Amino acid sequence: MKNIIAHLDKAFESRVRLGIMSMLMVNESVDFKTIKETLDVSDGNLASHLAALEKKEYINITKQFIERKPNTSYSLSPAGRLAFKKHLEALEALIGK
Amino acid sequence: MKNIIAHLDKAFESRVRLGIMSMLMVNESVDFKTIKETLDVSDGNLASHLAALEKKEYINITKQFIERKPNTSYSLSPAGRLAFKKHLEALEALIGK
DNA sequence: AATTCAACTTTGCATTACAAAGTACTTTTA
DNA sequence: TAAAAGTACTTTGTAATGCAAAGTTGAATT
Repeated sequence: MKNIIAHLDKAFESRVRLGIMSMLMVNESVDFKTIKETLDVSDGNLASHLAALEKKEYINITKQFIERKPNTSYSLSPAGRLAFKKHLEALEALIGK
Repeated sequence: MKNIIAHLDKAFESRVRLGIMSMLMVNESVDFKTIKETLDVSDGNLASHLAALEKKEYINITKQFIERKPNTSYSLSPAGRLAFKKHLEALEALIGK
């Protein structure tokens, strides 16, 4: 039993980022407002977590207008999906044994 | 899909505390040195994480001498075991759906 | 022209994580 | 018996993080 937490990704330590990634795992894309309301966080806080995930290139951002209102939606990048899968596997390895 | 991260326990957000709790879930008791080496953290850092878990009354501490050396070992309190179980259930709910 | 809305960015503060150094107690070694 | 070593801390200091609140931007509505 050595180095059992080394494979946990620091990017997914926070509850908010865990929530974002989970939403994006099961939805092709989710918009800012939906994430904000689902996780019940302030918009500034959410923006900073999204920025952190974007910086790591774990998510893609699409800005457009829907019904003449700005709408920003997010989706997982392949790297993000992989990283999150690895993180979940590390979590399982940690607690399932 | 509402408030999906509300049931995650803040006490278990950090990798180190997640590691500590996991070790204690599968071992009746684990001593300081073993935790330190398994998680590869500095002793000061580990001590502070353990203190945080102790403050929440999630773990019990037993100090004794083994082979004439000081030995501090840790075990889960019932509350700690319950809280961690709830946390894991919340995690599963988050990612398994 | 003023207001509203979405999605930020900035600011500022409080908390946290961490390493490194220092401490206390005991045992071992010289 | 004095010095060194080992365990488990505690203290100190710093850098990173989390967060709310307020400010910003650009387009749409009134």
